[in-house]
Amino acid sequence: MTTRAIRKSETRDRILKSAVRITRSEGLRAASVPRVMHGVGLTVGGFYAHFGSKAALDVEILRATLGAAQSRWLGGLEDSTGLDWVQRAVRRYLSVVHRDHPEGCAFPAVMSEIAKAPAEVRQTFVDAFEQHVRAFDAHVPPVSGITSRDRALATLALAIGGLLLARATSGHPVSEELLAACRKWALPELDIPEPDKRSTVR
Amino acid sequence: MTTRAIRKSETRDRILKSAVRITRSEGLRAASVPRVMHGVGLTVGGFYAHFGSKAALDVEILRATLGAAQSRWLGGLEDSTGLDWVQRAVRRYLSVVHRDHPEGCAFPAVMSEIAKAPAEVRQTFVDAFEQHVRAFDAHVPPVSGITSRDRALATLALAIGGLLLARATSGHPVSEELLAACRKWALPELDIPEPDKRSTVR
DNA sequence: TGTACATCAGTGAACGCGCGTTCACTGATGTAC
DNA sequence: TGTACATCAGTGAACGCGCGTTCACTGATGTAC
Repeated sequence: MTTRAIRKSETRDRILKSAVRITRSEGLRAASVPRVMHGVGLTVGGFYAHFGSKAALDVEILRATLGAAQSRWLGGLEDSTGLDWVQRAVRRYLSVVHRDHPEGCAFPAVMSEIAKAPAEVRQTFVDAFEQHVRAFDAHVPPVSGITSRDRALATLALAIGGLLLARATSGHPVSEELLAACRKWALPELDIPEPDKRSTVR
Repeated sequence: MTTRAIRKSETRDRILKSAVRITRSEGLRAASVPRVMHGVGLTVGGFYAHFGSKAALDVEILRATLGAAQSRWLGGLEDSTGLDWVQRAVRRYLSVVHRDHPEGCAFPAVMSEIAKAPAEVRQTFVDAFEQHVRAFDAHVPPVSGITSRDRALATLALAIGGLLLARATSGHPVSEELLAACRKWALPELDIPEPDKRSTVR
């Protein structure tokens, strides 16, 4: 690879990172070509030396930011397993800090935009979501009548829905209530007093 | 009220209804002034005889579509109470039919748009959400360690998050899985085999 | 090593589009006499 | 009841803005001799 080609691919990388940054907090629509390019100190025209179209960029953005491997949500949880892993992930996700820092996870931001996006964008989203489902499926314990996969799906829906609602109501007391309620509902076994303990305390 | 004033308020009503229709399936942003006015066979300019600005329309849209009283989700459930009420509401909301007919509930559609909206729009959203929380709070049974209000909050987050994810993944098998998993997780008591029954069957 | 040329990453103005908003206007309706 | 005038709901062209995309161009870098 020539020096020029290396530099070009580095620029491409910076453009993609700029796009990812904007998408995480404001969604795909907000990551417009002029804004993305301005974010790396370049002008609009240069964009098309690196990406075929805005739609092609959208696909790469999702691939880069929604993959379970890249997820900050699941990062640093390798030393945990089972319910402990889930608890740490949920606590981190449904926190006031995460609510106030939308640059964290891209799922909530792109949620509404995917349904009407081109097939390729939608497929990329589904793949990334499936990765997360499998990561949760590996740790979440099944409960009576509900498989671990079903619970993984519900936990993700609860986390994303709860965070979106908490952000929409941010500044009102119900926002914090929402976060706490969703954390509890995601992990009912942590709040159910263990029958043995109870009886020994008595 | 003069005949002219009556006719004017009727037109205003038609404009608002057109705006609500678009918002329910595509969000506030999609309900642009030209599209809304075209929806009632009028031209852009006339809009400002009825509403002060697009932001003022947004407030009225939310008031008109998100109030619990107007909710189709909760309509026709008056003859139910308690868990039965919740079950019917959740089944209706987290259904394939509702997934494929986004013109039903406006919450998922406007979810991402509220966080950065003007204060008045956000306040209207919070008020409408609180109405829904109270409606659920009145019916949802508390479970060990979780109040009925907390459960109401979590159920709404689960329903909205689940529907958004189901729509985003629509056309892939995981979409139906999501709906089923969220229905189950919202109503765990319906899937837990009753211990008495079990033992009698044995 | 020095020069002449080719490449091509990035520039910036332009295109048509839809947005929110303004404004001079039109013409049907309501009022005054 | 008939006429003259005032009102005002709605028209449609225009404004500046940001969007995605195109394209003739520039000028630094890489290559050939």
